[in-house]
Order: sequence, then structure tokens, then C-alpha cells
Amino acid sequence: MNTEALKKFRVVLVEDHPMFREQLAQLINKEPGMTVCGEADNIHDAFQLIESKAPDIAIVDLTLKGPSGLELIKNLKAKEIDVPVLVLSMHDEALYAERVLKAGARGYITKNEVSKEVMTAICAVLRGEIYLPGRIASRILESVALGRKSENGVSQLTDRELEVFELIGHGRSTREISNQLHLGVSTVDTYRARIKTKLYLENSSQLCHEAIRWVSAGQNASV
Amino acid sequence: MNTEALKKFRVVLVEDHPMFREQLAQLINKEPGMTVCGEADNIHDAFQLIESKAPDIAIVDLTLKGPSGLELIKNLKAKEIDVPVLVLSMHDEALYAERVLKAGARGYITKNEVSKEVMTAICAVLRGEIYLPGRIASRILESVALGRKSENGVSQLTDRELEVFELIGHGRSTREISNQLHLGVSTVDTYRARIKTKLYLENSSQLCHEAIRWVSAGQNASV
DNA sequence: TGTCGATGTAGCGCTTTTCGTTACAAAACA
DNA sequence: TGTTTTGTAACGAAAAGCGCTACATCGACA
Repeated sequence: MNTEALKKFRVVLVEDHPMFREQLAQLINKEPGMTVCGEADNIHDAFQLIESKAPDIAIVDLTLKGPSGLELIKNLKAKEIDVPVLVLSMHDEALYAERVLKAGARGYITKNEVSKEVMTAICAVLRGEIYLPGRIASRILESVALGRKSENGVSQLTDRELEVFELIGHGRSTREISNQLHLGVSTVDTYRARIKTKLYLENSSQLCHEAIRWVSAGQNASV
Repeated sequence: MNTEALKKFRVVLVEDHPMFREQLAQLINKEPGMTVCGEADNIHDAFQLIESKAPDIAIVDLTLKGPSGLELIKNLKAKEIDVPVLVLSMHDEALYAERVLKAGARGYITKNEVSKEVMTAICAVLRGEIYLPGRIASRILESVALGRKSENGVSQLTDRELEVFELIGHGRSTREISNQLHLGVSTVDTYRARIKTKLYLENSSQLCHEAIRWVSAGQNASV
């Protein structure tokens, strides 16, 4: 290697799919200005790795075997370890993107991109930009434009809304909820609508999905 | 290229994750005795490709955008197109492995393998062997040995039912599922009804609940 | 102090979904 | 060969969803 090598951007990969990790590593090492300086498949190893190596960027998968990548991002922020994180996710939903950005990540892309797009994202983040694929960015901006407070996800639900949300997460139907809370069905309906708006959910299935994930994540894991 | 090149095994890839497909292609083309002769990201293109190219092996992802890879395998068998198929799946469950083997596939590996393991599987299938990772093979044998009494809920769903169940678990509405699988809404409705019966579920909320739990518990649970 | 926005509550009417039932062909099985 | 299972689908009643509107309360803010 020549002196150029010293200037390479150093990248840490946190991803538990071995083949995907290999692929990412190749992709990055192939790039003249970058090199992979460490890999991990869980947030514990990842944290130590990032702390010791102090890379220029960390590429983090959201869904790992143990605690999610979101935890890692929060931990890094809490410990004031200041490394830009690019999140790789399987979810194409604005909800997740907003959560990870709130947690301190600098970019969000899905695993459905081609490698060119991934490289674009990496470069953008290295330049200090925040990177989001256009379609997701526009969904977020739309609701911001509509005047939403920038509070994240579930925490902006009102007490009643949260109560309803949790019951949905336990598999209760609208009717059952209305009985349990002694409310009219139409009232519960209104809460459902408001929750959907606040969490960028498009229909009942997604609402159900999010609610169940929230409940089984233990109310605090993935804000 | 020398004359050796003429003897190369020709491989078709069916996989809708662009990056993963790139990675597989690289892996195979790097191998001296193999070459990728075609790629597809849906079963329609895949079918035509396999028919026209008549490759020595097809590597097929189970979860594609439209109908699943299982459909492809069944179609190939129905049309008596005799190409060995190696299935790539995200599921580490004997349940899936058993189904794809029954449908006519010659091997089953998960995306959690390192590339070395993938290559081992490809070679085994090319030699005419049936390939399964040891842990999955033993789980299948075990349940065969136990006489199959303890049919737990999900394992008694048919292929189609399971497919629908999973999509429900990913938060898809009935309409979305019918589009994705190119089925009538009423057909998907029928599957929902049958799933509910088999799993003793009373309504849509519970179905949704169970499906999501199943999907997010997946990846490592046995049978 | 009066207005504004957020919250809790609820109805109306139209659209979509669910759900029970029936149906039928092909495949599997016995 | 006959019976059951599986894949596919329609029909119609009942339920749920969804967009819209409404209104009282309460706290914030000007």
C-alpha cells in the first residue's frame, strides 16, 4: 500500500447475515477510498468494536439476533461516541426511518437497494449529509409539512390513544376495546385513525402490525 | 477463455434482493467451473429463463415479490422441466425445508450461511446429491422418527395457507396479498378462513396477532 | 381574557372487509 | 375407485374501516 492508503475512510459493519456482510465488505474494500476495519454481528461486539476502532462510519443492520441496531445507536449516543451511523433495514416504512434518525443515525436505506445506491448513501453520510431514499424522505417531509410536532413515534400518542394502541397489540378488535374501555365504537375508531396518522400507518393491517410489535418489544425497546 | 470454459456448469439465479443476487453472481462467477447464465427476480421471468437456457442448476429464493419460489418449483415439475433446484431461504425451519423437498427441490440452505457453505451446497446438488445443512436434516429426521404426532398448529397449514399466513404476518391486507399472489380476493379470504379454523382463531385480529408472532418468532424456532 | 390547539368523546354515510356458505376441479390418498 | 384435501372462487349479509364533521374541555399563549 502507498501513502494514499492512510487516508482511507474506515468502516465498521454490523450485520448478522454472513453473506450480506461479506458482500458489503467486498463492496467497500473494492472502493479505493474505503476499507472495512471491523465487523460484528451483535450490538455488544459492535459497541466495543466501534469504541476501540473509532471508524469514520458504521453501517448497522436494524434487525440483529439480539437487541436491535436501534439500541446500538442509542447506546453510542448515550456514551457520546460520535460516529456517523448508516442504517440498513428491511423495512420500507417511514416510521422506522424517522425512529432511527431520531435516535441519531445519519442515514437509512433498505436492503432492497442495489449496491450502487448503498455506495451513494455511504458517501453522502461520509460527507456529513443525512441520507434517505427519496420516497421515504418525501413521506416524512409531507407529514412534517402538515405541522406535526417532531416527537417520535409512540411517545406522541395521548394517554387514550396509547391505551387503545396497546389493546390492539394484544389482538383485541375495535368492538372488544370499546367494551373494555366503556367507549363507543366510533370513539375507538377515532383513536385508531389518530394513531394511524401519527405513526404514518396506512391501514388497519399496518396498525395491527405495529401495535403487536410494540407490545411484544416490551414498550420501550424500539421507540 | 480456453476450451475449459465450454465445460462450465451454467447457473440461473432467482432472487429479488438486488444486493444478494449480485453477491451470489460474483461468488459463482469467481469459481472456475461455474458461470451465471441468467438472473431473474420473479417466477415468471425465471420460468422462461430456465426453459430457454436449460441451466445445470437453478438457485431459487423462496420469498420473492410475487408468488413464492415454491410455485416455481411446482411449475417446473408440472411442465417436466428437469433442472435441479437449490432453494435459498431466510427460514431456518425444518417445516420449510420439508415442503420444498416435497415439491421437488434438490437442496435447501438458509441465507445465514457463509458463502463457503453455499458453494458446498451448489456442488453437492450438481453432483446429483440432495443437500441439507445437518441441523435441518436432523430435525426433519427427528420428527419423522417421532411419528409426527405432535402436529403443532402452523405445520398443518398447506403451502398456500402458509404463504398467506406469512404475508399476514408482514402486515399485508387481504387485497395486497391477492395482488401479490395473483389470486382473487375471495380466494385469499378462503385461505384466511381455513387458517383460522386450523389454528382455532376466532377473528381477524387474532389471526393477525398469531401471524405476526409467528413471523417475528421465526428464523430460529424449530418446526 | 379571549382565542387557539390539543384531547376526549361521538355520529353519519359510504366503502371495504370479513365471514359463513357453497362450489367445483385437480390432486392426493386410501 | 371412491373419498378427502387442496387450490381456486363467488355470493350476500354483517361488520369494520375510513373520511368527515361536531362539540365540550382544558391548558397555553398572546
